[in-house]
Amino acid sequence: MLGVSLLSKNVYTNRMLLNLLDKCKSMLELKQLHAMVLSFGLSKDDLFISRILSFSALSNSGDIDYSYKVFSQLSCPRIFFWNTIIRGYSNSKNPNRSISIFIRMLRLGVVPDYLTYPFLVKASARLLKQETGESVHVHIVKTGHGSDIFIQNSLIHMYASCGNIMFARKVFDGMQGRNLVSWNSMLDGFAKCGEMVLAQKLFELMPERDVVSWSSLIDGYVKAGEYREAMVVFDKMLAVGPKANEVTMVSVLCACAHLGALEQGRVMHKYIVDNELRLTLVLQTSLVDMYAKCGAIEEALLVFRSVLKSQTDVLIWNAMIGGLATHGLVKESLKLFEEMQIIGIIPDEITYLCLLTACAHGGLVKEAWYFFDSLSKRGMTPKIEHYACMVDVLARAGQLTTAYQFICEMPIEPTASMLGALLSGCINHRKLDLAEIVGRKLIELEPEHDGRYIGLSNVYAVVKRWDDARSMREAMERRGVKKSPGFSLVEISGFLHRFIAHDKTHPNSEETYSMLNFIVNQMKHGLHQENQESTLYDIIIEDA
DNA sequence: TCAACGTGCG
Repeated sequence: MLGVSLLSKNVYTNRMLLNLLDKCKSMLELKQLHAMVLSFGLSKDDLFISRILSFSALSNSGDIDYSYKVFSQLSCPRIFFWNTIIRGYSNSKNPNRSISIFIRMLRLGVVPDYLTYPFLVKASARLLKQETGESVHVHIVKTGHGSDIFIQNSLIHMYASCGNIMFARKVFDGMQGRNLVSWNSMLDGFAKCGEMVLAQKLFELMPERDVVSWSSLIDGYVKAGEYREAMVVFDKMLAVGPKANEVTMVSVLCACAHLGALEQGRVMHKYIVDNELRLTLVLQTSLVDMYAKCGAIEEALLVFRSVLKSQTDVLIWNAMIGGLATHGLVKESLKLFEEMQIIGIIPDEITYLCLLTACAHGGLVKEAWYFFDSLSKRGMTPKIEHYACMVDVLARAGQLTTAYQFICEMPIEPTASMLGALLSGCINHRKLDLAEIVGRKLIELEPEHDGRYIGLSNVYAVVKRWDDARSMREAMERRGVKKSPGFSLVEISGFLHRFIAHDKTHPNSEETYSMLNFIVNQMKHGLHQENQESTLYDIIIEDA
């Protein structure tokens, strides 16, 4: 690049400059080339301006605000330049800038073309603002671009992202010709809105399916909490569909994580390696999360440590810190937090939630207060989850009055699960006067929830107020609250087994129950006298 | 002088 700087301005230097601009890799390089363009008096030459604008607006290592500065100096930018800037902002952190530039464009009397609209629709989709999307839609129809397939496809996506599946469907149904992307956008729309029956139906109706179709369906099941169904679809994809890509694997690993299916998770890891899928940071984070949630902390650490320090971000640190925390590896978790700060990763709200979880598991009340306070000191607002975690810390540590006071002074309404944490703290620490107050509040808050009656009934059982305990159960039945059976999942040799209380349908049911009886007997003999009644009560009536 | 620029899955 420096070799040309002394040459006089001629055809050869122009061509070389263009070549260099095409090969540009970083903003630093671009700025140097831009300086040369200016010094050669080429600042009005579209060929050069378009390359400078495009790189800074669209490249991964670009800088959209720099692009905008260059753009603002143009006296009468051609439509291509407007589109480049709008496109750049639609992919940026501020998609609303696309909209404001669009409005300015209209005020100046510049007419958008068929290429302007997909970026504007995308910006509205990313903003999750249906009103904005709708007014863009009005412009599209007014300017006669309503039947452009690219624009229609992005409209489907926009309406679905904003949660309006009806409008998305209206666009889809009104299309004269549909391509694969149209079907995929509609499919993903149903999946995004949790309409899995419709998604499945559409999937079966599709004239063709690619990796995006399969991934959308799988991710829909994952988002709907139907992890087993997600795995079934994935298996089918391996059998009859296209090869999975890294996007597919992120969803599938998420399903394994929720199922606690370690063996299947390992198979997925092997699939990624065998098929040479790109190990993106997102995918590595999913692997860490899967291993951690399945209890394979060593394997989680192995993946985590394989990530280069230069290519890391806060998400993967959160996954690892949180994984250690939930496994009770509290010291390791906090140590990792120190390490993270040393290499300059800025913690976010989730990091603090993980740290508070660690404190809850380790009984670290002082540290929890410290983390809770630093959250606000770093300019973040504690969310309901942070308050809930703090209540959990205090309740587990037996600081029940403080916990109750904390709840009363919070700027947000307490959730039932928060009071639930306080209630079990009260029961465990025999703070039974408070337990009764909290237990009653919980029933008021969630009269349809079976666990809330059981919770208060457990309180009465501890103080041997058997009549009150029974009356709670009767109140539950009187109000027609159904007890929803809790279940456990256990993975053995790659197979998942589901157990429901009193379930005798499992082939190994007999062995399971004899082992359970053995354990219960052992516990009966091993328990301290003072805790005996309530713990037994909890074993028999599942814990709320 | 002209064209360059567009849609869907984490």
